[in-house]
Amino acid sequence: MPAERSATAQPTGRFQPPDVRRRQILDATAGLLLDDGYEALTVSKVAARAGVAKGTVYLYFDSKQELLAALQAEMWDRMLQQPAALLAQPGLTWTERLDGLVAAWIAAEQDHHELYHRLFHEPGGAAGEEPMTAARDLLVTLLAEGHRAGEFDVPDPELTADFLTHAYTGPCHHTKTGADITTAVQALFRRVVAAHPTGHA
Amino acid sequence: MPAERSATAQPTGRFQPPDVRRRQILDATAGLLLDDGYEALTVSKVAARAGVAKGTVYLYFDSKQELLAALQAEMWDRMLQQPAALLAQPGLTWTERLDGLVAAWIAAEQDHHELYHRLFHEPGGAAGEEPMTAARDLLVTLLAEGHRAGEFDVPDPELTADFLTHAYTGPCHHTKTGADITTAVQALFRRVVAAHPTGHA
Amino acid sequence: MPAERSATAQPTGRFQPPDVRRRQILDATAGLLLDDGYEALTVSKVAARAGVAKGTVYLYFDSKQELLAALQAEMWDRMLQQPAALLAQPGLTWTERLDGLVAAWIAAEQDHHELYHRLFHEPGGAAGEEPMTAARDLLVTLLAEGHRAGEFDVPDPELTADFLTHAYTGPCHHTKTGADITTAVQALFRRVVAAHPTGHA
Amino acid sequence: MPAERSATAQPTGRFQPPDVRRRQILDATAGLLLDDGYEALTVSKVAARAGVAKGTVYLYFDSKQELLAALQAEMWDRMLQQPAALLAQPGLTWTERLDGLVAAWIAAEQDHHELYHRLFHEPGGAAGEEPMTAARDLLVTLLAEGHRAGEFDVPDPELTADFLTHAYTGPCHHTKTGADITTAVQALFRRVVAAHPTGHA
DNA sequence: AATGAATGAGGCTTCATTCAT
DNA sequence: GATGAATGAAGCCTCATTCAT
Repeated sequence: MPAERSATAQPTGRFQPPDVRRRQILDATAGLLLDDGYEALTVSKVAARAGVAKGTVYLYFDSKQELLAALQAEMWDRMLQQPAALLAQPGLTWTERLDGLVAAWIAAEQDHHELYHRLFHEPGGAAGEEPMTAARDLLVTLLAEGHRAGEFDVPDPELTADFLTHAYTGPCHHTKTGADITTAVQALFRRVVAAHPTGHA
Repeated sequence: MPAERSATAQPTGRFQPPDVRRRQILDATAGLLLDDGYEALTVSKVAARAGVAKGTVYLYFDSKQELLAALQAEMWDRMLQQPAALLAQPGLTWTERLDGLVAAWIAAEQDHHELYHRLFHEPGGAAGEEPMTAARDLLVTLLAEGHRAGEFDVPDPELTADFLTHAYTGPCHHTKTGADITTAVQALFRRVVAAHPTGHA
Repeated sequence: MPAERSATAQPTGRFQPPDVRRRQILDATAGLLLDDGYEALTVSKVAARAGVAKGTVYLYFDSKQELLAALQAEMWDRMLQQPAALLAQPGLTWTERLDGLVAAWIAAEQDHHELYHRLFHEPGGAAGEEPMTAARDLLVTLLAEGHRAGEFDVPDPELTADFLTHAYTGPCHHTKTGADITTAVQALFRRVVAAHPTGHA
Repeated sequence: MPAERSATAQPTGRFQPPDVRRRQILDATAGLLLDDGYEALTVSKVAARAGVAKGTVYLYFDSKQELLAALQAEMWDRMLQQPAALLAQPGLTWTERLDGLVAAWIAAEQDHHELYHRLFHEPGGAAGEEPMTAARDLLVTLLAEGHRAGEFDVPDPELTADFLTHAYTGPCHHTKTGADITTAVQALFRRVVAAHPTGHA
């Protein structure tokens, strides 16, 4: 058996700098996850798809779990970077910041679509919860600040953040064309936090 | 190991009526899922916890997958029965119906807490998606009807249902005391569907 | 004898005289062997096909092996009875006796066709050899007597019997229509034992 | 490590060239088949006898069935090679060719004695029949050609081949000492095909 | 006599991980 | 650094057999 490189044939260099190798392995893992799902994932397949020997995988990751944890960490990083910048950026209304966060999350979700979903499996027990908490905390801050500024009406930022954090994933999963979900979801978010559902008069 | 009967000490009788045995096995499975998670679930453990021999499990379920599917089906049944009744019940405002559905879902969720979450794993491929769709469809109907009645303002019932279906699980997971989440989540749901973001006058 | 009513359907009397029950179980076993082969044979299936409970099988046979041994014994009995009679019957040439034996064996074989073949498995180690030896001994006697009478030329009756005992099964297996194999095989047998390979003189 | 290396102590090296490992496993299988029979054969025992871990067996054979199929294929190869050469070899009488074939088959049989018999079991359904057919076809050709050449008198080569193919195994099984069976069986074969046992006149 | 739920040893197979080269 | 043959624990499932009813 020569190797099972099918789709996405990796840049085959006999020796690669560590970064590249690591990337290849992570990409192979992500690809497999997307193609076949979590339960079907084996280290053998990862190695084959990455174009390396099985043992090599263990040169870069201590275990299968660590490999998955690393992939998960990467994903959350991507989901947190841009939104965190938005918070710090001055001169924006809180609503604009919220819209930006929604847009970023949906973009990340759409990029990795199923991958994110598949990683929701328990790749090491509670390990998976940690980065998600970071995302939630970001939103908690956003909501609390917006509330304090009088722009939002969010009596319980924590609960609301939990609510919204899960909410937006729903529409993401049920869409094929990455249409204009973003706008629609942003609208829903605004409804949830709106200061005066009421006009005034 | 003497046997691992821990929680819910099973009625120890050598022979049990089929219903009871089936229940014992399902309960054992649910308990294990809650305690140790999906990946750690083995038929051996299920048998031990149910107080039966391994082979007995296969007398009631054709395979591990069917066992999980049965558990899942039961869960979804519980989540759909009461809400479906609400829809049919006359003399209620749509908001009351929505509140009822939220209450029912949260109750179900709280009852089974993680179990629901754990079962979200792929216990038999896409089979698990089917009943979730049923839940969503129920909500879609509710939203669409409420909208047509002028009581809600939900331009896109499908998307909104997806949004809400996922949203309410967030607060559920992050709460230890089953406090008054229900009220809070109901309020959030109302905000999302509210006919007049505008007040009254 | 009703024998093989395929699915279920044995003469369903709730209580049957022991002989009948025994017959039902043996017939069910034979039928299953014919339909699905030796490896697929389970006591459960036997019971189901015989229309009795699993435990009942063990009332009539001490073990699966004994059940198979009994079936085998029956088969050999059928193959030995008529030929043994031929030997004793006076006023026949040895060639006629040989022809009769061939005809009887082929008939038995054709009746049970695969069954015989399937039972060739090791249903209890060397247990299966015993009755076959009886068949061989019969032929040995026939050949030796015919030789002594000058009608045959069989220097080594034992070896020749072994030879012929296996030989006739070949044509049996490779025939669909129970055509006139008998005549052809009888001719081959005669060639093997013929007193004067030489014609007449 | 208990290990059950008994007969034919395998070359103990942690790493072995693939050919050697494969051989070890096949030999272990053959040995076990001879010692304990088909039903008692387990992959565990094969591994133990071959001096490898259970998993290693699956590195060389995809399943137990494939392992047995491989062993069977090897056996038939050995039984067909030399006889096939005889057919092609010029300058031989057909009787000489027939004698050669008998000798080769008996030799193969004697080498592997029971192994051949044991493999006759259904190790993979009808797959096992295929190579046996090849042996038969070889003989059919031999008989037909000899008949056409006027050296044999074989009205029905197919039936006769079936007859002889099974016949020779009889004497093989019932002999401990590999005495001079060959000569005796060759003589029997000749009787069966003899053109004119007769002179004529 | 008959039942069939229950048992549990044991079979086949997978796969994360190691380690000698 | 890389390799991949080898390992062996552990999982799922089958089925001959038992025994309380």
